[in-house]
Amino acid sequence: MRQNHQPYSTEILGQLNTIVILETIQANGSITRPEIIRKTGLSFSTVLRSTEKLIQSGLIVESGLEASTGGRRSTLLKLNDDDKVVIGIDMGGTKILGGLISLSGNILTKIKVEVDITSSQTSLDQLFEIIQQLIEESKQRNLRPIGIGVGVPGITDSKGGEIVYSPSLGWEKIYLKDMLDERFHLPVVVENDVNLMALGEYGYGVGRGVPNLVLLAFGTGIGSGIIIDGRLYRGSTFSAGEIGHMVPGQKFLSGKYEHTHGALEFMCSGTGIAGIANTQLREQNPDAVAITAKDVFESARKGEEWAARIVSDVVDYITISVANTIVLLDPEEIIFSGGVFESADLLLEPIKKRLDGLIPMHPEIVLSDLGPQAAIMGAAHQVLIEVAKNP
Amino acid sequence: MRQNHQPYSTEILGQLNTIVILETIQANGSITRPEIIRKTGLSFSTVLRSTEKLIQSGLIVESGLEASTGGRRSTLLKLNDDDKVVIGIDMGGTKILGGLISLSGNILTKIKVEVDITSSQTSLDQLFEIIQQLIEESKQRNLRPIGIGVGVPGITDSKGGEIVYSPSLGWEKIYLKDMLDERFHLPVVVENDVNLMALGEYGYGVGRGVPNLVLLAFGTGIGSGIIIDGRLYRGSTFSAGEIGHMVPGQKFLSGKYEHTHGALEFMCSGTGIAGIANTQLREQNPDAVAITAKDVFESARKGEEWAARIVSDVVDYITISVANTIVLLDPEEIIFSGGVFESADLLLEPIKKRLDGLIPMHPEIVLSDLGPQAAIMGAAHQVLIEVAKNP
DNA sequence: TAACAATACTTTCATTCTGTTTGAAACTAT
DNA sequence: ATAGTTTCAAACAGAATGAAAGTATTGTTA
Repeated sequence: MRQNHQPYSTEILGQLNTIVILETIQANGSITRPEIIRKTGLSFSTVLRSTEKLIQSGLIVESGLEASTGGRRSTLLKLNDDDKVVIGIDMGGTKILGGLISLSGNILTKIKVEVDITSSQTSLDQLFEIIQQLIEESKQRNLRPIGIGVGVPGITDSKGGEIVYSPSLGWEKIYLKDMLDERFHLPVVVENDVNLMALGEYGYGVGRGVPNLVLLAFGTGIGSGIIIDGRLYRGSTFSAGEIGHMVPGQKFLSGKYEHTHGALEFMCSGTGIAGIANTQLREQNPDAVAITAKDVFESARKGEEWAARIVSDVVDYITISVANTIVLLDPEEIIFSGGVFESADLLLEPIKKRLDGLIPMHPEIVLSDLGPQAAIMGAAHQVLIEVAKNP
Repeated sequence: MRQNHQPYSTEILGQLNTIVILETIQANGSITRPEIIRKTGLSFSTVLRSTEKLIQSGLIVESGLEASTGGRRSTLLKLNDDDKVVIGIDMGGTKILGGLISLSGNILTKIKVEVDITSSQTSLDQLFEIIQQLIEESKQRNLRPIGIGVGVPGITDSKGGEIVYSPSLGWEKIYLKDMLDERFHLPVVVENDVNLMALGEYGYGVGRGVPNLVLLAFGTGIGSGIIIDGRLYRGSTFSAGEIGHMVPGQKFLSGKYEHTHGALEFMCSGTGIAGIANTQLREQNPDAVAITAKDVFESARKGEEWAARIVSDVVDYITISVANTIVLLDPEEIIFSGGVFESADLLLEPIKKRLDGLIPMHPEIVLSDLGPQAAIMGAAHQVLIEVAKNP
């Protein structure tokens, strides 16, 4: 028999309520204690004590007084934007994006480098190097990093801080949290990159304060991040939301996608779209120059028939994947993200139109707010939460 | 701004741990306190106090002593099967199934009647009548009902106890919990029927103690029940798991399924399968007698080509829906259920075969244990949990 | 301008959890 | 018979919540 639930103690009780309060402050930007009471249902004592702790640990600050509502004026609380930052890293398949992010979600510095995937060690060294740079940068600016958050494409055991398997980085069984802990002596969060994107939108973006949302990322690869009740849903083997492997029709059943990136990814990812286009073009002209997904969309905009057909198929398959996601999870909001949605002008409205009348649920369907920065901002959010647990 | 989370108090802290303990007892049938400690990670005093309360309220009983492991023999604890029962009702589209279920999941009495859907009042009256009968039956047997659980096909707000919309019963905005509370003065649980089936398998069936599972029900209609971390996942509008509306391919995009039962349901439900078969048969012979899904499977078993084709399609579409479910939710276990799976001999292995190599996750895929009784047993489970919260 | 009402904050206290410690009881092995 | 192990029971401290009473600040009104 497996263990079903975690045991609950007064300690984690306090942590949970602290998070509730912190997220309320984050979602509202600036808020008074009485308002927190009304929104959370907690008692004044609890709110007072919790905010006191958060102030003491420097995560939030008092910021002036609210106008009176008939009596004594209440003090406004907001996230500390003066001297605390999070170090957020997005390990992409091709690029590493690092940044210093203030607690309220402002990116203060960015560093971007090409990944060197010669070996797992080279990319790890790059990661360490970037973190070191960001720490120094924060020192120069008189900022104190409260923690490090790293997003990795692949399967991550965020509890154990292990990268289980990341094919694009060539990482396998890398105990990244331990490594970073030891080296930098800061709280560390390790998480799947798309999961972090979802958290970023939840904390600072278009999903701010929406407790049930799904972010669908169509980029070089395809993935999704699922937030249920304000927490990441990771599944039983940390593989939830791997929608690249969705099967969007009968004809995909004969394919063996287990060890590739999946049927949907084959049709709708950036690489997939380019691949389909190039195959078609080469059929007509064996010496055709290879094009990218972006080129396909550009041609479609110019009204070229072959490209419009491909885009129409892409719209179809994305619609199928969104519909299936909505039907299964019934989220409040769907967020589209990733490089493919840089061509949202050709995608969003057609998708919405195809969904119209197709399924009975009608969640908000929106575009990502944070774009390529979503992951490092998600890192900021998650580190903030993690630090708030033990201030 | 919406409220994100519930506030946590010591009271619900106790409730949560009590549930953890109760489910551990339920999942193991018969277990000692030290064993509970090992499985849950809770302290001895917590387990002791909690079990004391559960014993006092009569939900569990001590049942003899375990063999010694070197010292004092420990007492075995199990669910009270002697004098406590749950009244479980499954309001089907055509039949009502009611039963007295002992806390350990034995069905002591069953009542089955055809639903009278003349009006919403007639079926409600039938429900009241059956509950009344079961209460009297329990009196005769010297049993005490601890609560009433009702499963309804449709959208139910289980927190408010409201039937939001049940087309097959013609119910809309029925505050069933309040009605039953007032009439019978017992704790009441109102829940979607497929959700209850999932809970039944989780508590007493093939999913016993598996905290992350999905039950897929292919019957007259199609639905699914999602259990995450041992709790039902209901979605933001109580519509999670409505997989009848899954879109299993490009050709379904032109259909307007919003106000019907959905694209997948059109292909794979009992009614859907029969409909497809009858349409085909009538094309060949306009006077063909209408057949049922069961007939189709029977013909396929006899090797009739036309039926085998239909069944193969059904296998395809079920495979697609399962694959998409797995990919999105990454559960530990998938449970197939419903009338269509009475022909599991033609379905299960082919489905598994088609899944082989298709996706990278490999959850257990099994058949329902409890069959048509799953829902009322789920009712028993949920009522048990609900009562344990406030013994 | 002073009294009053309303609201926000502070402090104190009782309650309800958890987990630890200590000791008694029950059992096995030597 | 003795020693050691394990379970069970009770007492206690720690942490968190929420309620209540008191203080501070602000706006209103006579």
